[in-house]
Amino acid sequence: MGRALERFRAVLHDRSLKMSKVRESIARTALSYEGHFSVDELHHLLHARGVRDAHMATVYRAVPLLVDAGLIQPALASKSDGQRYEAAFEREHHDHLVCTSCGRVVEYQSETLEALQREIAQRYDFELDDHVHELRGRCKDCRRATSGHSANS
Amino acid sequence: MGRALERFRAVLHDRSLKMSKVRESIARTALSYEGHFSVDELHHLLHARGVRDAHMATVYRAVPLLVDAGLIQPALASKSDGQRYEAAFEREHHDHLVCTSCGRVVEYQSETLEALQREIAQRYDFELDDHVHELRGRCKDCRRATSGHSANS
DNA sequence: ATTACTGCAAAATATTTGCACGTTG
DNA sequence: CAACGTGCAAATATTTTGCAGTAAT
Repeated sequence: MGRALERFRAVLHDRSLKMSKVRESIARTALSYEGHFSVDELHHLLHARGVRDAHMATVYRAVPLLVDAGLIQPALASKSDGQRYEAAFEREHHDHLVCTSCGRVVEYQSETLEALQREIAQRYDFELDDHVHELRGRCKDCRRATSGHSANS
Repeated sequence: MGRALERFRAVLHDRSLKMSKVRESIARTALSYEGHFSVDELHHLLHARGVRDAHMATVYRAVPLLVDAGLIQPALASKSDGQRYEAAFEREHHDHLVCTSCGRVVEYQSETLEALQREIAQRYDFELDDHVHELRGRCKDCRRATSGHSANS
């Protein structure tokens, strides 16, 4: 956590931006958020933690900075509602498996997949920066619940 | 094209919905759209083709039907603006490589990747339905243009 | 001191919905 | 002719921005 805030501070400094109490609260809250959050949910949690003043607009303004500093990253591209994020600082890279029935999210890592992606990019003469990868299907429990939908959440 | 419209008609029929002139125009235009379009762009093309009455709201209402019928599919998840779609009827599956500098999109296919995805899903006991996969990087031309950004479009 | 940050309200975007009338099966 | 589709305008939802005052370097 300390190192993350240092990094955030450094990125801000490089751009002649300033650290502030509100920004620090936003950073701490985002870093400690369990799971995948929308801007609105992050704002809610801030509020719940007593940071009563951290206006939505301010959270919206902070999020891209947190992304640029590598403290958080976008996640769950296939969600149709707003963009979601997850803590990313000093966490290993992973992608997501999402159950289309109950919404459960499983994280996985595959070095084979990473290597294959690099290979594909190379084949087309691209220098790979980044990727979005999300597998969607039905988890064991939801399949067991015969045909339709399982208990939600 | 004929088969696609038949399929669309069948899907509508199954749900006690009706085919209409406007819906048919939307379907034809979407199917023949070259590349990746937003709902707004699809609406523009319709207008340009003389379908002066195919209100935005109507296009929005038609798009999910076209997706369900398999005539189009969502594409380019990493775009931050609105969702984009592409024609999908009787086209082979592919994923996208996007240049983060000039926006160029290259489509690729990889059976190895498909197989690996199935394997990963299986490892977590998911029945794979679908996936989102997008590689993001800089294309040869944009890298050549030394450091920064290349000519846009 | 200078320059950035914040809350607030208003604006911009993207998408959805209610309704009265027109069209399809 | 009964049920659905359409245009239109208004409503939502989400994210962005201008501004005047506050805080950070």
